Amino acid sequence: MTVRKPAASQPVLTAPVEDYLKAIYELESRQGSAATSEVAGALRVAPASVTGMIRRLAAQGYLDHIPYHGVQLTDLGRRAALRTIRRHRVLESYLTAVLGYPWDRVHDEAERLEHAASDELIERMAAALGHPTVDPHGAPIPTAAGTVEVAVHRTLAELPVGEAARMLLVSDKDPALLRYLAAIGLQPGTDVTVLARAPFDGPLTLRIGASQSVVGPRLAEQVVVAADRPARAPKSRKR
Amino acid sequence: MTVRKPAASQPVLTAPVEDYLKAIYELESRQGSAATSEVAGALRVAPASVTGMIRRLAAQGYLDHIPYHGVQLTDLGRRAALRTIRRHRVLESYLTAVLGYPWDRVHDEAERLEHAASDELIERMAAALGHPTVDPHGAPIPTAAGTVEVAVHRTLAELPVGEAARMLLVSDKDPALLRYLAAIGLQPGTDVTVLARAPFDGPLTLRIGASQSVVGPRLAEQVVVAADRPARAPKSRKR
DNA sequence: GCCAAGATTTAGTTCGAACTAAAATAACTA
DNA sequence: TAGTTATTTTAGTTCGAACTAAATCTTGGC
Repeated sequence: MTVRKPAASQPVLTAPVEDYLKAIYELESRQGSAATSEVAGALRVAPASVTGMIRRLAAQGYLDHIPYHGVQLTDLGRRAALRTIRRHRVLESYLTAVLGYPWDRVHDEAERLEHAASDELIERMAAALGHPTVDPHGAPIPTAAGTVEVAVHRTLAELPVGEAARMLLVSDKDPALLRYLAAIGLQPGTDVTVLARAPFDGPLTLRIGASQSVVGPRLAEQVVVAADRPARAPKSRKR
Repeated sequence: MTVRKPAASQPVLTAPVEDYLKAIYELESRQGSAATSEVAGALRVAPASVTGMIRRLAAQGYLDHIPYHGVQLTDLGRRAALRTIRRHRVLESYLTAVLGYPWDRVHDEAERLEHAASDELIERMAAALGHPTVDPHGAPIPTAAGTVEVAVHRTLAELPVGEAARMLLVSDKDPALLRYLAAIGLQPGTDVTVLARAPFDGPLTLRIGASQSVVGPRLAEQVVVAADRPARAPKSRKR
C-alpha cells in the first residue's frame, strides 16, 4: 500500500531510476553518448546527483561507467529504458486517441503514469488502439519485446527548397511549440514543402496543404520529415 | 522529471501521505476512530512508523493528534482523503468499463495510478463514463467537490431469512472473494434472498436469481445489501 | 486500586535520492 | 608544454519514510 510496488515484472525500478535510464537512452541514441552534465540538464538535477545515481546503476548492472569518461547502457539498461519509453508512448497515444487530450498536454501526464502503470494496462491500451507503431508526435513505439525502429531522417531545416516531404516527428517536450505547429496545420503525416529559405539563418516559408506559413530556423530544426514519395531504400533498421 | 510533481492541484502530497489519509479516513468512517495499530495494519507498516507520519501530518494540519488517544482528520485531511478515494474509484470504474479489467484485478492497478493521475485525467475518465456514482464493487464515488453518499446498510449476515434484498457493495481488497462472488453470480445490483441460516454461526443458503448457493458467515458479513423495494425513508445523508 | 498486557511513542538507524562545497581530472588555448 | 577553464567526482548534509529496540502510557481483570 505504502511501499512503491513493482509496476509489473521482475526488477523493481523506482521512478527516478526509470527516468535516468530513459534520459541516458535518449541522449545516447541522439548523440552517441551521455555526459554527466547532459543527464543532469535533462533531469534538472545537480551533476553531483547524477554521479551518485550512476554509481548505483553501474553497480546494479544497468550501465557501464568509466569515471570521467561517460556511461554506456548495458543490454539490461537498454531494455529497461525501452520498456519505459514504450509505456510513455502508448500512454500518450491512448490519452489523445481515446480521452481527447490535446497533443501538447499529453507529455506530462504520461511522464507520471509511465511509472505507475502495469504491463497489463499498457498492453490493454495498445490493444484498444490496434497496436499503434507511432505516438501522436510521430515517435516510434518500442514493441513489448523491446525493439524500436531507429530511422535517420532530415529535419525541415535541411530539406531542399521545392522538395515535397511528409512531416514525421517532433519532440513531445515543448507544449508551446506543439500548439504552434497545430495552429499552422503541421502534424505527423502532413505534407509540407519549403518554398523559400532566407539567407543568414533566416526564416523559412512553408507550404502546408493549401496555406503558407513563415517559421524560424530554430523551429525548423525541431521538425523531422521524410521524402514524400516512397523512399528508394527504407532508411531504417531494427535495433 | 525526477522530482515527484503535484498530481494536479495545490498541496503536494506524496504517495505515502495519500495512503495514510485514505486509510485513516476509511477506518474513521467504518468504526468512528483510527488507532495507530489499525493504521499500521491497514498499510502493512510498523506502528512506530505510523506515529512518525502522524506527527508530520498533524504538524501540516491534516489531522489532530492527541498522543495515546488517536487521531481525527481535519477538514483539510478529509478533503484530501476523499480526493484520493474519488481517483481510486473512478479509475476502477474506467478500467473495468472501458479496458475490460475483471473486478478482482482492478484494485491494485488503481492503487498505483491514483497517485499519478491528474485531476484532468480523472475528470475525463468520469465524463467518458457518464459520471458514474458507484464503482464496480458498489462503493460510492465522491464528487469532485468532495461529497460522498454515506449510507448505512445491512450485510447479508444480518438480513432476515426470506426478505428480498439487492446487493449493494463489497470491499475491493480481496481478489479471491471477488472471484468467488462473481462465480456464484453475486454482484452489485443482483437480487438475493437468504433462504436459510444454519445456527451456531453456520452457513447461509442464498437464492441468487434462479440458482442457489451456500456461503459461510464470514463471507456474508462482507456483502452489503439494501432492501429490495424502495426504502421507506432513504437511509443516507450527505457528508 | 494495582498490575500486567497491550498499545503507543521515543530514540536511534538505514536507505534512496536529492543538495552544496570542495577536490580532482580532462581539455583547450596560448 | 603549461596553465586555465570546464567537467566530473568526492565528501558531507538533508529529507522523507521506513525499520528495531526500548521506554512510556492506558486499561482490563482481579
